[in-house]
Amino acid sequence: MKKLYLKDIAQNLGLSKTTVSFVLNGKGDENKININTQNKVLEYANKHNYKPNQLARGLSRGKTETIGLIIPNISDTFYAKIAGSIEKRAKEFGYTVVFSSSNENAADEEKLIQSMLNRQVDGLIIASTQQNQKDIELLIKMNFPFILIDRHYPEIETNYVLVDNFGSVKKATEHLLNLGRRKIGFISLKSDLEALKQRLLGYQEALVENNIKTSYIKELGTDTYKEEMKKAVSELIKFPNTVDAIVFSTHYLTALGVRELKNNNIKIPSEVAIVSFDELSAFDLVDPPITSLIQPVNKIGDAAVEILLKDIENKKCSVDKKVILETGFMIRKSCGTV
Amino acid sequence: MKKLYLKDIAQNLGLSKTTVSFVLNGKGDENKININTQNKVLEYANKHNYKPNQLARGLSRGKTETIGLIIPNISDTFYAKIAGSIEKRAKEFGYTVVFSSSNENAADEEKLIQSMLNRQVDGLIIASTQQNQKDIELLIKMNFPFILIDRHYPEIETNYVLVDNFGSVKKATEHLLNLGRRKIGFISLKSDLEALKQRLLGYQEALVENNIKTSYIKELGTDTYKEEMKKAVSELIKFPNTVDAIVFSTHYLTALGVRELKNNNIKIPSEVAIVSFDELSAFDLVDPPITSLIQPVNKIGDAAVEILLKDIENKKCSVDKKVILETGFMIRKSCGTV
DNA sequence: TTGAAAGCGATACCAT
DNA sequence: ATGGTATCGCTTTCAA
Repeated sequence: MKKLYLKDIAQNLGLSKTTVSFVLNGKGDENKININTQNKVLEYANKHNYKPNQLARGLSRGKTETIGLIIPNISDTFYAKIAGSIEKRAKEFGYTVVFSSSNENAADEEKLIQSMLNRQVDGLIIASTQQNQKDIELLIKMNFPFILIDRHYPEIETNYVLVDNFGSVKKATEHLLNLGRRKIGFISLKSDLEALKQRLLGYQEALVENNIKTSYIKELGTDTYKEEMKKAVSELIKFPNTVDAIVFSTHYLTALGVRELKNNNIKIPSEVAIVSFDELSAFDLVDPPITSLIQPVNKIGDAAVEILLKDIENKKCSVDKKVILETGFMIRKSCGTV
Repeated sequence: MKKLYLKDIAQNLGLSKTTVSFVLNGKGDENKININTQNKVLEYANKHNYKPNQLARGLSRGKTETIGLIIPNISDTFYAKIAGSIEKRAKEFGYTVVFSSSNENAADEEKLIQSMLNRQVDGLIIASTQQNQKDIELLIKMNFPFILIDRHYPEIETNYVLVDNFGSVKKATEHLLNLGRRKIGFISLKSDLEALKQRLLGYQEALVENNIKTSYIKELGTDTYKEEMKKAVSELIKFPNTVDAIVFSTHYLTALGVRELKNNNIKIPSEVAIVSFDELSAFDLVDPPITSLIQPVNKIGDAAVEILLKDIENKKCSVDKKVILETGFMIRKSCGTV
């Protein structure tokens, strides 16, 4: 059973490619193709399991029913979950997802955007490095459908789906304050990512509103945070800083930090309470279970796909769809109780 | 700056598409294109940032430099890591990865394989549901390059990259035996997956070799394991079964099981020791840290890509490349000490 | 050295 | 109602 082409169906049925194409694309009635002819074609195609070459189809139609997803790293559980939810939602609409990781590298991201465009994806979902302003602006200029997720460019008007970074960290910090903690540390990354900036601001705002004058902020290098965590933690737990709580700005920082606290025999939460922005699957099993802000991954994916597909449908790139989602707050033992 | 096509370059430079195409594909010398002409073309293309339409290119060449990856679920950390390593390695060879999740559904998987073929991927990497024998056989018959990972079909001769499921669980069980445990339970899924069968066999073999007559096996339903875990654990810890150790066959079963053990106030490892096949990122932080068999995700991805690309290069589907990798064994407190 | 033209496999406009 | 044919953008054979 060799590969069957549209041409073959037409020949074998004594019809033209046009007719067959119409029928197979559900445009039979629209083009007044005889119902018998239609059935004949459908039956034949079905029986021989005909499947159109999507390359040819895409080239001809200028549409591929594919969306490109660019994320920093598919191995990160957060992005993996996002990818999963995007794929699921996209599939419901008959779209395929092509993904690529930028590894937080702006140059890579630029190449990926280009590559996706050359592969004629119909639209892009990007969790950007936030260092490619010109490429994003170019997409807008090209009127190419896309939407940013997780990270956005504050200076450019674009569609995006984010979480309320500021509000959720503020909420988490307030929670610690309400539990009587007064010397709260914040461990994050030295980064220009707006999301991380907002998390820091949320932390600071909570302190200010509660008249806490002293903050304990550690911002680690994005490439060197593994090594720097040791020092950061030890500085935060040593007199005169000795914090009584730490807010971590990402799940992997939390994991590293908790490891380090344990190495230092710090008791959680009695000596230092912990709150994590985002979580890992086993955070509820950790000793003690870690209070975490939970990202609404499914909602992020769903919203992104829905907005993007609407743009694709309208063959344009809108920039006025902005979604900011609330995070969940899973209170566990790591932040102690009153 | 509107979209630039090959035709435009040719026209603007007063050359033919052929010449330009040759040069841009690095076949200038081979086709004896004047070096000046070559430079002119290269320069022009570069300056105007020309990028070929990959759809047209693929259609014309019958090659897309794309590999399809079909996995059960991209949201699962294990597959996410695999995907990451495959993507990384593929990228090094100039290949893009298209991925799709089958959700452990044979019908979905069949559709995905079809869909990938229609999209003209050059080859497939599949972590199969192991319920699509006929589709796999079809690929072989089509001489289409592909390789199985993580799961394989024992009855079909194919390329694959697996881990030593039997040996690693045997090793882990022996470890528990060496620590004096004698009533060791095994919690897995009711499944036809060869990998899971092998893990069970490894467990049983360790018992047999050590003259342990009684095994405690719980196989939960693949769709209902969340609910069934409660019962399984309670049965294993109740007289007269009261096990002193449990081996879990997947990371998520471990997480669930440990939660359940904690709910029942079982002390780990003093009352029940734990070993997990595969791990979650925070297993080292759990109370107690969980001894785990570590899957060599990077090696799996690397091997799969390398073997596949060789087949793609040779335009054929080989079936004699079989790689079985050893798992790591990270001994932590959950299995106790001598 | 270079160019013309025939594909690749579909879609869709314009006839009939 | 159906068919002929140009077209999508590129590769590649063959001729010049």
